[in-house]
Amino acid sequence: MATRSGKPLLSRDDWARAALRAIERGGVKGVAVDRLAKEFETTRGSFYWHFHDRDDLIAAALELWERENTTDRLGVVLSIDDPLQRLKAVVAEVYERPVDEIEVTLVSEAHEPPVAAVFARVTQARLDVLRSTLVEVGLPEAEAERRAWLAYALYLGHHQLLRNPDLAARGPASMQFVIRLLTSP
Amino acid sequence: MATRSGKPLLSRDDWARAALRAIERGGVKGVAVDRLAKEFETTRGSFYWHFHDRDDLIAAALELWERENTTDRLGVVLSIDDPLQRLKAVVAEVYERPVDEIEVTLVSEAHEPPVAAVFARVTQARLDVLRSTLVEVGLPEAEAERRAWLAYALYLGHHQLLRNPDLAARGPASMQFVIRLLTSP
DNA sequence: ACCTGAACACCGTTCAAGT
DNA sequence: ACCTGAACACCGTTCAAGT
Repeated sequence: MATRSGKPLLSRDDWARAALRAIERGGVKGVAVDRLAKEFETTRGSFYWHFHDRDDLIAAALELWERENTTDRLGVVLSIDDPLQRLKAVVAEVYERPVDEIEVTLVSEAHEPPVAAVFARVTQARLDVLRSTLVEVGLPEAEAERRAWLAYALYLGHHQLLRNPDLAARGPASMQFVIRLLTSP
Repeated sequence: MATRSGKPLLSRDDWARAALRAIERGGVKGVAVDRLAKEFETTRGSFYWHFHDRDDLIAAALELWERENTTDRLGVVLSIDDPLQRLKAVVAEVYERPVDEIEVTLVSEAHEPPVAAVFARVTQARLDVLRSTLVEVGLPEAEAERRAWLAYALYLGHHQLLRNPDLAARGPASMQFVIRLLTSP
């Protein structure tokens, strides 16, 4: 019953994983249904049995990353008991971790329609971790929320500046400064 | 000698202005040589007499904006004598000004190759204004540079968060807080 | 259930040929 | 100097037809 003589049938997941690799290499704009179909030695038409359109594919790819990546990473950080240590770990993640290519896409192409939803969910989760940690450190709820937003905006802008070679030379702001900013009364 | 019977000859500038309007409406990805040619009732081929390629067109469009916009705006701010007042004016520009569509493109598509150069120049100019103002306010040079970077990263991230409807609800950080952050000893 | 093949529209780029 | 027209490649999307 397989029409792909000799080749295995393709699932939605196969396409999504191939798209995720394409995003890794060239961002969202590097995802071309046509090229993926050629790689699979199949037709573009067959793609449209599995997905409604290209945006659908990109969303599926990023959700794959979201499931396998974000939740796990946050879990590790959350397992730290002392809230101040946890806060330092969060900030260190941002300033020291070698940068994940998908993360870069998520930040720098966050405005692309198929990326926006995943970006929002990941960001909400991270803001929540920041806020609750700041509350444990001793800040009132409202102030914690405000500083979490501040810290996350800082993270986003920091990485955007660093991505531009002409600007990277002027940065970055030191990590200690950010910690002080977050925890000062 | 005009081959465009009845129609005026097109200049590089005509194309660049049309492209700038297209960016205003739909960002960099909204610029299509094909569509512009149709609007001008000419052929795509004629476009390539004026420009090397599409990126060339986009760069020209943004440079138009850069000349007519950035330098002027910075000039107004720089004319304020008192450095603390000037600093407040700069921050107010960011947090209160109705958002210019081209500015949004500059920030959210800063990583697109034809945008990167303009983004870098505009950012350098703004960082310089911030730093020199902070020095006048009384900070040492190195600390001023660090805080200028911090403030600008904050600006970029702030706007990126605000652009996402799901996230806009949680912000924004108050302007007073940022001023305090910049000027505290 | 899953795929093929052909069609259509849209777009970037090149280039010989026109005026 | 500036433009036309045709060609080519690449891509997204649809859909009737196949197995």
